[in-house]
Amino acid sequence: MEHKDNPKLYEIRHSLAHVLAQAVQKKYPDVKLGFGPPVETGFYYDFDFGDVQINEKDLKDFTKQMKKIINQKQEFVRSEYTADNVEEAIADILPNETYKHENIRNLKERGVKDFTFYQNGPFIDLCEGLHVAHTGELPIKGFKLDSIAGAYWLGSEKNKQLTRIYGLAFETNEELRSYLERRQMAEKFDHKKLGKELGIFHVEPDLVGKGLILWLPNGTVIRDEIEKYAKEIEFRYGYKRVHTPHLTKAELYHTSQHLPAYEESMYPPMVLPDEDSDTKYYLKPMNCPHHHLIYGSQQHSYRDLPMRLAEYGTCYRFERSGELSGLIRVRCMTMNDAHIYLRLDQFEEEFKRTIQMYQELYDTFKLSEYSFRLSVRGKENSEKFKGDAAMWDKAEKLLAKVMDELGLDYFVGEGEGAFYGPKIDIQFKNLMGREETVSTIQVDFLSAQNFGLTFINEEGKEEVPVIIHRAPLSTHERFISFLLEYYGGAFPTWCSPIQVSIIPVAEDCYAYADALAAELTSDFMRVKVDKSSNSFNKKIRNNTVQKIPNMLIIGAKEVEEESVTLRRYGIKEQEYLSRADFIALLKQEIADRVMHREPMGSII
RNA sequence: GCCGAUAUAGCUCAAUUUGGCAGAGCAAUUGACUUGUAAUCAAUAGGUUGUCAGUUCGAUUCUGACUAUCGGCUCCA
Repeated sequence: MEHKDNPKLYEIRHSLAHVLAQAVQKKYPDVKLGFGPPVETGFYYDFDFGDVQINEKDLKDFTKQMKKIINQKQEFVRSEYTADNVEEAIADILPNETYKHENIRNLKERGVKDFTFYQNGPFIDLCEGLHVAHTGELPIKGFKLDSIAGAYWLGSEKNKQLTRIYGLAFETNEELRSYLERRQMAEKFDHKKLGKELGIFHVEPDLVGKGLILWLPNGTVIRDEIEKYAKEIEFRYGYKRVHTPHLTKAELYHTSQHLPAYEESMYPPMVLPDEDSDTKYYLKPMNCPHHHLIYGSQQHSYRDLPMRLAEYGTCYRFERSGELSGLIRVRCMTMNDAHIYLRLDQFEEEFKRTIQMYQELYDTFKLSEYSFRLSVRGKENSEKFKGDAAMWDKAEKLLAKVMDELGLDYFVGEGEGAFYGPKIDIQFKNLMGREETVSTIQVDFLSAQNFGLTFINEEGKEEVPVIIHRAPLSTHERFISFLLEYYGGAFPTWCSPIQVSIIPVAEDCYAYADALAAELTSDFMRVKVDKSSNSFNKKIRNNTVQKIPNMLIIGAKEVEEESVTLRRYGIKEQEYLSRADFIALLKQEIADRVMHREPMGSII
């Protein structure tokens, strides 16, 4: 969070971080301080507790102490130093705060000239501010220490891991309570919970493995419908479909430079013993190298470009155990992948077409809350990014230019690029507020070189194509996790596992209901007749809880008049229409992929 | 992988504080009821309390290790 967003709240959160640090110091005087900034929902402070282990019981003690400090109305006093005298000052004021010392050195290296300290009560911290006037201004019922987590110093795994204490903080108790309520609500619509309730997916860690999803019949319907839609739209946009194996020899990934760069994200190889040397096979972590070989298998004229190769390709990545999360991060994923091989002068137009296709897809799914991230090289660990600097400059500028021309707002994500080039990532937030990349478009000047890919230009000479990697619908796994949450499990008719549930009022309506079901089935609609011995009310309830988009009530009247009463999920008004009209209506609705309800979006 | 929390029936949760035969609702099964817009009644079944050790006459409860899940860090679609 930044000061300009909401100065008062920023100061409250920032000051609470200092109060937390003071409370922690009171109980553990030897603790060393890291950073303690305000964030989206409150604040955190990083501590080095040495050998002491902190648990949630400590949070209660810290909270009590924080309240005491607030009641003491300690004044925040600012003192200023320059780059010349700050190190002397801190050696005197905070002799043991080694992380603060390191921070000052880093800031000076970056050219920072002015340094400030803030003191309240016995606590003093290097900090640029700003703060409330005194601790009495802090909302004693507006904050709550939330959780403990490990966090690496300066965000690097190579550094020591500090203990981070997260606090929630708002201006009033009402706002805090409302946030907690929203969080509870979000838990209700968590895709893992809905996935279980609606029979979408299942995981069997002991027998299959963690992060390896078993898709149940209902979930598979959703996957298949999305895939069918993707194939239609890609057909219209001129894509050709390909299929590639899940396994490949190690040599492919030497050519592509995945090895050794990407090796730690890959499953270890299968080794086939051979007389001279062993042959190693890897499960593919990406589809691109295979597609490049397909492009390279034939000679191409400049007239053939852009060439668009698409595959819903299944990939395997050995994500570290702590990184796995429901369907959002898995170890086996099926990607809405395609690679576009084109001439540089075609880039702008093709990029625009691609964005246009993304928007068409998002409109269908009614996804509107996302942001574009231009993901570029990072200054740090530059060894991660392959290829020369000139190439990266060119690619990064090209993406920025096209985004500007399209008038699309974006923010820059340093160090977020792929190893072979920069990309536009499309970021969504899940219900719990966690941001994830869903779609991506990447520019790649490197792979065509690595694979020796060419086309013959107007002058009859070989030229190297540019490659766009794109995945608008992400992976089935991640995309469906977002749909589940955004829709609260209630899918539109076209991709709903069961599209129509027929509820006969009495047994003498069964024949009509069965005939209707048979007719719908012959039109490829997914339909069931609820013949359970439940009461009518219970049937309504069961089918509603299962979030079935269309319920048909069939009683004596409907049988007699060859009609149906349509009750749609989440819509109060029922429709009474003829059987023929209903079938026509629903067929059209499915064909057009109509969505009646607005998705929730992120609620935190 | 690291930090913290959690693990009881298919699901949601009790009991364990002080070690002594593990309990409810929903779901399931069976029977009765055939119902006009969100829970009909009754009966039955369902558990090596995540796994493996240790302490103990006795462990679901105490100790330790492991595994998995959740929230973070790092990594990423």
